[in-house]
Amino acid sequence: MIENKKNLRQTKPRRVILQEIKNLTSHPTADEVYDLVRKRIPRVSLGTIYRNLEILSKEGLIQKLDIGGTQRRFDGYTDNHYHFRCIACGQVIDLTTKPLIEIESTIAKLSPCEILGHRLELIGLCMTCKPNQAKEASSEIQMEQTV
Amino acid sequence: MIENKKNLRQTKPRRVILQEIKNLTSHPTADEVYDLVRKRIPRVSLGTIYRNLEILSKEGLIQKLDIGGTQRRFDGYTDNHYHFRCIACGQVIDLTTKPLIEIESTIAKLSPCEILGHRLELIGLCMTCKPNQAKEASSEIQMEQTV
DNA sequence: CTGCCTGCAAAGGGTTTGCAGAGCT
DNA sequence: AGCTCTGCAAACCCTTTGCAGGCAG
Repeated sequence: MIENKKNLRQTKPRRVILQEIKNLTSHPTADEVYDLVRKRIPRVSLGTIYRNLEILSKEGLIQKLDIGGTQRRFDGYTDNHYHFRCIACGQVIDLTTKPLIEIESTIAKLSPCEILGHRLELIGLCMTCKPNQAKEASSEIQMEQTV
Repeated sequence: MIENKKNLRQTKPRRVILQEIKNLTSHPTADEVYDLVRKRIPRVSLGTIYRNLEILSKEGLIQKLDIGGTQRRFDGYTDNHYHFRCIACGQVIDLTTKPLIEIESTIAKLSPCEILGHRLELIGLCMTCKPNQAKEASSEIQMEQTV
């Protein structure tokens, strides 16, 4: 990073936001974080949540996910990893598979672009939704046109 | 698809929207489509664009992309394929690599979820941006925390 | 004491929706 | 004629930002 102005202060909202995210294995949206933090700091504001999520992700302490869906999500687990998204309930689950580096070299051979990284998202039914929703889901995935 | 009520009418805005998208190799946002369509139908409204993009993608005539970035993008090319996104200029390029089906089976072995599909997005510098922006880009990709 | 950080509230960007009239079929 | 579709504008949702006071270093 070019500008590494580490004038970061250790404030209560910032500390609590980071703690809450690191405690989760899920991938909260900004207002899920807001709800959690508000339990401990009732007067915290949403703006502060957003500002700190931004700062923490720039510092590499959390990850800002660029995942399908309308709301941005964050992840306390900063190692590079893939995600699974359930089309029935919308939850996002970490996958433990280690990144498939060969994907990048495979594709680099065929493309004139310089490849610096990749994102892989698996889509399907989670264990909870699998039993009940097999039929509806297979039609949904067509409608969603997941690429 | 469950409800296949094909009461779709052939209206001028709908036809032009589809034509314009199919003419492009790029991946327009709703208001890029709006600008194109407005050249041919000056009084068309953005609401109509959105409504039709939704309908056309549900019909499988175009694809609604769930790609990183703030704006939704659409794609006239409905075969399953991957995308490359340039972190410098934001453009999205189709990749001709055929889908790596083995990804799903590799991961299915390690996960209890039922995998129905995957999305792969390669990230890096396009041919245009590669020469100029090599340095800034490598810092940006860290900040972006692309997963 | 400095200046980053906060709460509050308003503004912003993108997308969706309600309505009454227009246009397919 | 009947029902879908359209233009218009307002509503919505999520996120960002301006401001004045608060607090960490």
